[in-house]
This record gives sequence, structure tokens and C-alpha cells, in this order.
Amino acid sequence: MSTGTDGTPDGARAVAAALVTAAAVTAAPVTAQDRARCPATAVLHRIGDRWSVVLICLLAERPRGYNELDRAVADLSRRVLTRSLRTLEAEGYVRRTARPGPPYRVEYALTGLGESLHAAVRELGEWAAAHDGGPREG
Amino acid sequence: MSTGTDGTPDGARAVAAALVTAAAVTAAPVTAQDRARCPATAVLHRIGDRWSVVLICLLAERPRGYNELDRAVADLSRRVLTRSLRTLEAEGYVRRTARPGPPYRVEYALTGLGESLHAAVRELGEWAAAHDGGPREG
DNA sequence: CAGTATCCGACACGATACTG
DNA sequence: CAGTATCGTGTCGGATACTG
Repeated sequence: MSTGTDGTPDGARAVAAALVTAAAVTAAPVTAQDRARCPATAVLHRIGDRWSVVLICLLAERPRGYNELDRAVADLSRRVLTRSLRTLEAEGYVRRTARPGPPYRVEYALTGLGESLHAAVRELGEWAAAHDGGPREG
Repeated sequence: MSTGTDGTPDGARAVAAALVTAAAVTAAPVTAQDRARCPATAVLHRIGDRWSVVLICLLAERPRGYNELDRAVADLSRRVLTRSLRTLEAEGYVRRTARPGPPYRVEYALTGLGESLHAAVRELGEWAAAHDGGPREG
């Protein structure tokens, strides 16, 4: 494994460098600010919420309209659907395209970044599937 | 890419199969139950919470005691620290070893599954670092 | 050292009704 | 079709004090 100028493993720095640097590399405790500064934090927070990953998976298939998404996901209120889409858009994962009407039409689609995230999440999903109910070794 | 018996891409099934199967593969909407049944959901929920990943990173370095962890992470209440560790233990990522005292001593360490998760999360962290502030296309 | 007990605020999410 | 407004609820997380 390669190392940085300070001898810290480069691999570790990706998630740890900003998330855990202080404590992992030095003796200083990790603060909430350290965590906030880590690029991984936003991503983890996003994929950790209830419906974002589902929406990303749906949009990975093909672009969809608002009501189409609403129908595609039961148990998801319009309020939350709207907010989730807005957040995904703000973070660059989803592109919203409005075509003035009538007939009025809005389309949601993944951006390149969104597709990239989808691939990354799928990797994690495969890990989860592989270890589901499997290893219970101490 | 290989396909399942129904023509669904195997890769997609890992995260999508249980998370989005219904809507992605058929026309039926995704329900909260579909989501709950997906093996990825628990993992996403775990790494999505505020401190679990930080704890995993710290324990990936070396096993630590309770107060040691408490000191290593500022802005983390003992109440939450305890609950996070209990959850990580219940899900098989962390092993708790108590040595009766005095002097009393409890040690927390990653299990094999925990180390595996740490590696998976680090991959995601590298993805996040690579795309941080980068692509604003689309 | 390794926790528990109690209280409280912030936020995510759900239900329902209404709008351009 | 594509949203917003309002309200209520549950869970997460923080502060503080106490215990074996």
C-alpha cells in the first residue's frame, strides 16, 4: 500500500483522513467539525436516508416524471418525495428538467455523478447481500 | 453482464433486487416492506448514522476501551456511544470483551465482518473524496 | 473504568388538504 | 401533471447526573 508524505496509508485517508484524522493519526479527539469536513459524511448521510437510494435506483433505470415516481414508490409522501428530489438535485446527483406546457412536464434523471453514485452504492449492496445472514463469527 | 432466470441483471439485483425489485423489474410500486427486506437497507442505515463509521474507523486501528473511545470522540455523549456500540455489536460488526476485575476492563474490537465493512466503507469514502467538489456537470 | 437514568430539542417522515 | 401548506409523530442525538 502506498503512503502519503506523513506515512499515513493513502487508502485510509480517503474516509479516515477527514473523518477520523485527528484521532486516527494524532492523539487529538475527533470532533463534530472533523466529521462535517469529511467528504464521505455528506454521501453517507444521503444514502442513509429513507428513500434517496430507492429513487436513485429507479432513476438509474430511466428518467421519470414526478407523479410517475410517486406511483413507483408506495409509502412515500409527496412532501418527502419533493424534498428528497430537491436534495438530490442540490447535491448534483439528479437533474430536473421542466418543459413548459401545456401539457406541463417535468423530468427527473440521474446526472453522471448520480450514475457514479448508483454504481458505488450497488457495490455496497452486493457486499451487504454477500454477508447477509452469513458470517456470525465473533 | 450475466442475468438471472427472469433476465434481470445479476449485478443490479444485489441492491435493487430487494430494494427496488418490485418497481424496477415489474410494474408494482416499491413498498416500505420491500425496502425493509433488502439486506442493503440495514447497512445503509448503520453507516448513515452519526457516529458508527467513526467508531468503526477508530476500532479498525486497534481495539479500545469504553472511556478510551469516549475520549477519542468529542461531541459524542456516553448515552449515544453506548447505544452505538450495542447496535454495532448486535449486528455483528463489533465484539465486546469484558474482563472481570478489579481492575475492571472492557475491550471493543472489530469482528471479521466489521473489518470487511470498514473496507467497504473506505471504498465509498474514496469515491466521495474523488468526486468532492469535482464534477458539477449535468 | 464502564456504564445507566432522565429529560429535552432537532429533524425526518407520514397523512391530509389545497394550488398553479 | 407537479407540486405546496399544515400538522402530528417517532427516532436520533445531546446535556446532565448518578451507579457498580
